[in-house]
Amino acid sequence: MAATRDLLIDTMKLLLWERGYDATSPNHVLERSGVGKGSFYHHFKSKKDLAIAAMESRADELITEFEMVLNSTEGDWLAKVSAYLRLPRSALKGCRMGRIVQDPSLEDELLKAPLQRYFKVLNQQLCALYTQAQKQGELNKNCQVDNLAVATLSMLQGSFVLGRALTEEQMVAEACESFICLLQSQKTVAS
Amino acid sequence: MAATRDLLIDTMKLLLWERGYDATSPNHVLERSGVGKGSFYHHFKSKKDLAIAAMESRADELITEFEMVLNSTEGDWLAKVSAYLRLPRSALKGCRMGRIVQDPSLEDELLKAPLQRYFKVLNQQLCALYTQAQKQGELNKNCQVDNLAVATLSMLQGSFVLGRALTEEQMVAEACESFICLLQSQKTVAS
DNA sequence: GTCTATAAGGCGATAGAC
DNA sequence: GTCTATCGCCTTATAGAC
Repeated sequence: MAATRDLLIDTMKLLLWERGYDATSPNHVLERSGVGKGSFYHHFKSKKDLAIAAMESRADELITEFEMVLNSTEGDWLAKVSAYLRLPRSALKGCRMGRIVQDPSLEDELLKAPLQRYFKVLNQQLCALYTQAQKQGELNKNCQVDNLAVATLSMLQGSFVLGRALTEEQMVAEACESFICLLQSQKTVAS
Repeated sequence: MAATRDLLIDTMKLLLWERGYDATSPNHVLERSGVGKGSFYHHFKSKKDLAIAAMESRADELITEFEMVLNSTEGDWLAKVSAYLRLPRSALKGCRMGRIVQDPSLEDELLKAPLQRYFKVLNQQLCALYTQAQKQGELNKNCQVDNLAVATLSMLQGSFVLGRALTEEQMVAEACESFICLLQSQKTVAS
């Protein structure tokens, strides 16, 4: 049915990952997808309109991935978080969502909404995980769980920044392993 | 002497911080500085040329700031790192260097060089600090100091990403406090 | 739904006068 | 050193035929 529309969305998702929002033009999307200009503006009223659809789709995809990993990993809170942090990632390609956050156009509330939703959901789920672990006596009582959640997500996002700046594909993995090691020191045994 | 040249560099530093590289046009620099187009291309042969000069200046400035804080802070390694992480920062404005790393043009080696130098220097100094602390028995022997250094810088950079995505000015401070708390658990007492 | 032609405006840069 | 005028190219669309 909506084959062309979906093709445009998928192509935009790819280009947002590769080049961000501001540097991606409708023409880029047309070249990459093979769709014509007339079709583009038939299905979407603007570049921004398509980008929002693409970002919503990407947010859904990444949130699902996140939840799948947390739910399917056997073990305690640390095993779950470690499994998420250890998912294969390319430092040079960057985070499929976080990559575009600095584009000037992202100050637009409509464009920022999917990004905001993505990080909000991940943060809430991490908070929930840490909170429950703390209740069960498996996580140090002195930890502020909400701050620990933002620190976790920040470390992951920032490792993409360093990886790109230093052109080091292994940066994400290295930073994550170190952080997992730090988390380990917060593990406690239920009494 | 080089008043106009310096004015252009300072203006570019400001605009790189506000809008990044790709989204900043020579015209923006001219409007903001009051300098004319003729002067611009007299002092610099291209936008890229000016941007490199601006980024080198910014790198020097931030490296100096970093070293000053580490050297002037009394106490052990944790006190020094904490003092750096607690410097006043605006999550919404972003890191004055890290902010531009995702711009597509930054794949250009010449443009990336100052950014690369900046993170390389900070990383090395942090490594040196952690290494010495470990030798003196003040930091957990199990810590991989080089990974801990990149994790530290990653967490700081990523907190800007989350702060901008969630429009939360306090994000940097929250993530940093949590990370400092994690670092504290790695503190050991010299025997 | 998709095509091609066209538009107004910004981009990075250059030319040549003063 | 600084000014204004101009350039060719790219951008984000819109118009109107098929």
